[in-house]
Amino acid sequence: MRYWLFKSEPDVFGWDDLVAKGKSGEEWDGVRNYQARNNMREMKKGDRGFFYHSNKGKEIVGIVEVIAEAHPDSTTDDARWECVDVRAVKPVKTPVSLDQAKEDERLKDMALVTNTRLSVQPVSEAEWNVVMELAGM
DNA sequence: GCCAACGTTGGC
DNA sequence: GCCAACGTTGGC
Repeated sequence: MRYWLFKSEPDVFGWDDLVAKGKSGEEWDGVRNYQARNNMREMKKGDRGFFYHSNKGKEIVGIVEVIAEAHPDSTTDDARWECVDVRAVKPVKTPVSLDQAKEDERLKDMALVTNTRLSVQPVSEAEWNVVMELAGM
């Protein structure tokens, strides 16, 4: 199983919105970036990911699970773009902010810190464990 | 709301 | 195939 991180602006589609979708989850659509798309193509059903609020909050607020592997993005006719489906698993006990991630030596290579504009990123197992620890999980 | 960083597009 | 122009993301 691999780990990922999904960014979303809470004003557009936040953690609460995903929770409201329940077990059937939601398409992670609208990604128009090749790197992010390639990451989604590598996802397998059952992979876990962090849900990060960009712009407002700037913190990891929850844990999601990939429930459907890459398929065409229903929001465009452009065959280049694909997306996966995710569902909310549970909120973190304590949100982990971008500042915390920046300050933690163990997370200095995390894509969240080094590649701020990438909206779907891989998370290493070591990074996952550090964030989980910071989140009080 | 600004702007830096980055990705993409298109002219040459 | 280079690079200038442009668009978008996201931190501040």
